[in-house]
Amino acid sequence: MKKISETFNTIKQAAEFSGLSEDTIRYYEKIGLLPYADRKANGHRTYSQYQLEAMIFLTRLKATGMTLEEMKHYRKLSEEGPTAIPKKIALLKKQKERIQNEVSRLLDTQRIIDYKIDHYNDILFNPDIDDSNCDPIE
Amino acid sequence: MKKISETFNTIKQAAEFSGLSEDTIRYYEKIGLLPYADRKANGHRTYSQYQLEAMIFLTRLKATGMTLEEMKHYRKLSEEGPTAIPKKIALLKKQKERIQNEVSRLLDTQRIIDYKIDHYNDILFNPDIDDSNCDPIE
DNA sequence: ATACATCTTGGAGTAGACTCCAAGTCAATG
DNA sequence: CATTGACTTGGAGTCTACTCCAAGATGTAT
Repeated sequence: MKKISETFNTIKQAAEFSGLSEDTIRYYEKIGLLPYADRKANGHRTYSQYQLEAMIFLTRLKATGMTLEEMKHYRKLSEEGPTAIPKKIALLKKQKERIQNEVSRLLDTQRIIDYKIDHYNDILFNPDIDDSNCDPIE
Repeated sequence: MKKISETFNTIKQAAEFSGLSEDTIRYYEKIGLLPYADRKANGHRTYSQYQLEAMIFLTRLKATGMTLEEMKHYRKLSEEGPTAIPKKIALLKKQKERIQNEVSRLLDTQRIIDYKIDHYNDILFNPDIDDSNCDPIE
């Protein structure tokens, strides 16, 4: 039932695939955010498809505002095996909530921007309006 | 037609209202992101309601991922007066688009998290599943 | 008058997340 | 066999956005 990918990639390919830079990948390994990568005979890193997906997942978590420390914590739980699954679920739910808040805030801001755009358009097409003191960022 | 607020606030109150720290407010003034604040006779800064709103607007722009430099640029346009309004509209639209992308990405990530939560729940309530190699963040 | 709080200034220090570099290894190509 | 290119390492440097500090001025309460 195991599915282990047989294609192995260089750090360059990993960078291309994940969107991380080679330096960043090495850096993540250095700080323990990515596991120590297997090396070829000559010492070069190799990555399986499976590890590439882990990188993608990391970039996604990061995109939600998770810090590297938090991601490390998550990874640590993964190492604990199945007993840590409830903790991981809790963490994921917390993160989901954070994203929800973030989205709300963004939509909120978008509304404010819309309001401002409208407002500026009013000024442009209706030069009578004098509100030189109404725009809270002059 | 002008509406100028008559209540003036200390930096402490400005911090409370805006959510920025006092240090951050001074810092923003120092780098030219906030205009040089009026001082009382003793040199202490004062802020009108109107300036407080400007701070709130800044925090909102910041929350959308704008850098301080970009916000400075926006403020500079405001100083140019009405002729810069089209530029400001363009900037706001660009930022709105960025927010839209950000929201899409977040919702995307939320879906991935949901998928993962489901997946872990499956494992918890269905211990037969062996996927020790299927979770791309071991 | 003395203590305390609240502010001022310039400048130094910090945290997080990279990003770059020098010196070296190894494999393939001309 | 010399060069080129892709990689390795440890460590230093950079950027952003704060955050903290020391020394000093002023205002208010006891």
